Amino acid sequence: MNPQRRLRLFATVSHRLFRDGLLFQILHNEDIELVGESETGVETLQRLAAVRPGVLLIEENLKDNDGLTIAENALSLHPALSVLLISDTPVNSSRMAIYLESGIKAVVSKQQSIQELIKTLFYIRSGQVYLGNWQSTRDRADDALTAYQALSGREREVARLMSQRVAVRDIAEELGVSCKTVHSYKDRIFVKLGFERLPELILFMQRHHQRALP
Amino acid sequence: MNPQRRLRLFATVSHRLFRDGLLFQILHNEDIELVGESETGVETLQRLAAVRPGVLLIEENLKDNDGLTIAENALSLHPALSVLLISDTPVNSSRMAIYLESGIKAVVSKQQSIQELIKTLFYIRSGQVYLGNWQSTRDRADDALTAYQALSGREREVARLMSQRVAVRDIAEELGVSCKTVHSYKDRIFVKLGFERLPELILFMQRHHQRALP
DNA sequence: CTGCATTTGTAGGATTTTCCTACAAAACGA
DNA sequence: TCGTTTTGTAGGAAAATCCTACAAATGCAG
Repeated sequence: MNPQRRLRLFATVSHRLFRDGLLFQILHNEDIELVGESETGVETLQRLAAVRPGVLLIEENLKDNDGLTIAENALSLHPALSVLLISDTPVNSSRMAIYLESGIKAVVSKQQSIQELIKTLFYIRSGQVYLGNWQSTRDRADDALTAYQALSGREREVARLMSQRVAVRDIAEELGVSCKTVHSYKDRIFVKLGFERLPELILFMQRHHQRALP
Repeated sequence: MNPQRRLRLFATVSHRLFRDGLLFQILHNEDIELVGESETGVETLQRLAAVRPGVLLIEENLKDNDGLTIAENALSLHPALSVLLISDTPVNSSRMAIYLESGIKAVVSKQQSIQELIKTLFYIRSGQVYLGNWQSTRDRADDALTAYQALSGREREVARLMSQRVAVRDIAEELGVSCKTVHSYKDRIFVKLGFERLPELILFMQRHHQRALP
């Protein structure tokens, strides 16, 4: 991606604690440039013109306003803006129709993963509408299970040890292979699961483990 | 920290999107072990006995229940548990008194930073009560400004370039110093600001810049 | 059931990053 | 003005990341 094509993001999320968590993850992505953030609808509208984002990520329920209303206002001023709305609950198709009507490009619910959110940001960045991933929580759990099953024996072993924060050199010793090999497993695991950093794997393994027990 | 002293964390946060964001950050910390998570109060109470966390991180407003009530229940069953409540709004001293009354060890608001939350987790992990950081948002903005001013000229330059994702070797070239030197600046910047990863710096610089303009 | 394609186990090399240490010159504080 | 910090600079060791490679095992299609 050349620098011109960097996704210019503006994020409107009420609570700093959560906004930071989201942004820290999002900003690991080199192709995303944060051009502004805000906690309220009014401030968002005020600042859009100055920073000219390509994508607006906005929570549905803001302290001062309805995110949808703000999005509509923003769109009337900046028609080229792609808006991704974060809704409190999963969307059904009739709600979705209303959203699309207002010019919103996609919706993610607060029950989805950050990875899905980021994927969606990219889908809509060039103005495409994105109606993806309305699967139920159950389906997503199955996805995770499937992903786990895609790991080979050795990979699972390494994933398990890594998620317990065993150091690479100790894993290598434990399995009787070289550190290089362990790194190779690590790379493959991360590619297969679409992860980039250890905490993602830890959380994944924790969840998988939890589901595997009962 | 020896493994025995790892902070065993259980996290109850309603929305996966935000829970993941928080946990990804929290789990960068080697001394924290996630032993369980949940979205609801009832499930939390059900699972505590099995996983025996040392610290319970719980949102005040859950879908099914009041986090405070759940915390009280949890504490009556597991008196050694340290509870950190995430409140929607900043706490004042009278609210704080009520919380302490129920045996909660600390409260953070959703306007605070993740770093403050993590610091608080450690403060309370051995059963200490923690009544810190009730500063207003304004004060915290000042903190950030002060932190920025603590950077030396060279450090600011490097911080600026890094936050624009300029590669270390290009920064080195730009400043006419060796990569090693740039790494040294990076290290110092991160130590001074208490950061661990680039996204934190990017967000910090973005905010600083924003504040610096008007 | 057999031959081609993919996955798995294994690891090396190049480059970068991290972590720690060092040290002289400048700035600061008492 | 003299000792203490801070700043600018960088080196070494160890680890991580990003590629590439390749033989053996597995799996699938005809």
